[in-house]
Amino acid sequence: MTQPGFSTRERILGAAEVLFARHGFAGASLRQVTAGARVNLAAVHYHFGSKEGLIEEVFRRRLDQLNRERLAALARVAERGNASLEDVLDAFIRPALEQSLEAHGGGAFVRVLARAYAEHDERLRRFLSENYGHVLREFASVFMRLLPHLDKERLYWRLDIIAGAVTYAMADFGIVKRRSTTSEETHRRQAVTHLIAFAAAGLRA
Amino acid sequence: MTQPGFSTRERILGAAEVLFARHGFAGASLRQVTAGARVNLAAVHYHFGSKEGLIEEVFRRRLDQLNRERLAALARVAERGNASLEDVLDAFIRPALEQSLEAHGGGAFVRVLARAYAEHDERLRRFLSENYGHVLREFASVFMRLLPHLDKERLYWRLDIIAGAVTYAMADFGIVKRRSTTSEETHRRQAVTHLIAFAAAGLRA
DNA sequence: CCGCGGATCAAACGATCGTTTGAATGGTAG
DNA sequence: CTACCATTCAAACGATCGTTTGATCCGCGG
Repeated sequence: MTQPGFSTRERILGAAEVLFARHGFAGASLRQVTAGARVNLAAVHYHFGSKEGLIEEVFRRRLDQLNRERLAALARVAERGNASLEDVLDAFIRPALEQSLEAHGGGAFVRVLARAYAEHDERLRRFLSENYGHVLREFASVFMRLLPHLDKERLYWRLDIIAGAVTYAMADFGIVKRRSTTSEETHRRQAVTHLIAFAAAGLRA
Repeated sequence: MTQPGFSTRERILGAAEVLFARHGFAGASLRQVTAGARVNLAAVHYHFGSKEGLIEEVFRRRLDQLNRERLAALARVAERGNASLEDVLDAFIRPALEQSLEAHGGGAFVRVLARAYAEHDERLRRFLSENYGHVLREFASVFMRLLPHLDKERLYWRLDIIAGAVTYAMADFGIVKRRSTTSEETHRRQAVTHLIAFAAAGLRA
C-alpha cells in the first residue's frame, strides 16, 4: 500500500493508517506519514486539504466498505428466516475480522477505530453517527425481534457493552498473550469465536 | 485539585489527568497542564523529571489506590464463603466506579486508562503488568474456583473480553446517550449494573 | 543576623509541528 | 510545437513542542 504501484493518494492513506494506529492522531506527524508513503510533504494538503481531512478520509475509506459488508451479511442472515442470535452477531463481527486480515495492513484500521473511541472527539463522533448510524439501528431492530423479552433500554446497554468488547478485542488490546506458535490470524479468529459465544450468552440472560 | 490548597505537585497531577483524558498523552502539552494547574512550566521537570515521568506518576497514584481497594473487596467477598459470580465481578468493577465518582475529577482517570490501552505502548504495558499483574491473577484464581467447568483458556479469553467491556463502559465511550435528566453518577451506576449481569451470564455460558 | 537549600520563576534553547508558497514537472488537447 | 493543467517538489513560514538554564524567592537552623 505504501509501495510503488499505488497512487500518491493511496500511499498516503496506507501510511497514515499504520502510523495513526501506532502513535495516535496527534502523535503521528505528517512528516512521518509522507516519509512512510515516500511522497512529498505538501501532497497531504494537496489531496486532503489538511491533517484533519486526511484523518476523515482514512475512516471513510474503510468504514464504507465495512458497513456495506455488515449490511450484506445481515441481509443474507435475515432472508434465511431461521436466524439465530449467533448468526446476527457473526454478521456484525466477522466483516471487521475479515477486514483486519486483509493484505495491505488491514489490521491497522481496527486500532485506528479504537483510537477514535478513546479520542472522544465530538466532531468525529458526529461524523460516525451521521454516516453509519443507520447500520447500528438496523442491527438493533433485528436483535429486538430475536429477543422479545428484552426491553429497549436493556438491549441498548448490552449492545453498547458488546461494541466495546469487540473494539477492544479486535484491536488486540487484551492481556491474553498470543503464543508464538499461533499466527495473528488464528488469534483473531479465536477472539471472534469467543466473543460471539460470550455476547450471545450475555444477550440471552 | 487544580486549585490553591493543594501542593504544586498535586495540582500538576490533577490538571494532567484531566488534560490527558481529554486530549491524549501526545495531544496535551505541558504548557496546557501547567496553565491549568496554575504553576510554572518548569515545575513539571522539577517534580517529575520529564513528561514521561509525569505520565507514569498519574498512573501510579490512582492504580495503587484502585488495586488496593479491589483486593480488599475481593478478600471481603471471599471470607464470606458463599460468594457468587456477581459478587466477585462486583469486587472488580465497583472500586473503579467509586473512584470515577470521586470529587476532584476522578472521572478523568478511567479515560486516561482507556487511552493507555489504545496507546499500545510496550513500556506502559510492562509497567502495568509488573505493578498490577498480581491483582488480575488473584481474581482469575477465584473465578476458576467458581467456574470449575470452564477450562483455563476459555476463562482467560472471557476475562479479557470483560476487561475490555469494563474499560469502555467506564470511560463512557459508548453509543448509549445519557439523558439530560440522568446524572453522570446515575449513568455510571447503571452501566455497572448492566455490566455485571451481562458478564456473569457470559461467564456461565 | 546570616546563609543554606528546596521551590518557583521568567526566559530562552533547538527541534519539530501543520501549513503555505512558488517554481519545476510531465502528460495531453489544440 | 505550444499552451494548459493536474501533480509533485524543495524550501520556508510562524507557532508550539519538551527541555534547560540561571536568577529569585523564602522559610528554617545555626
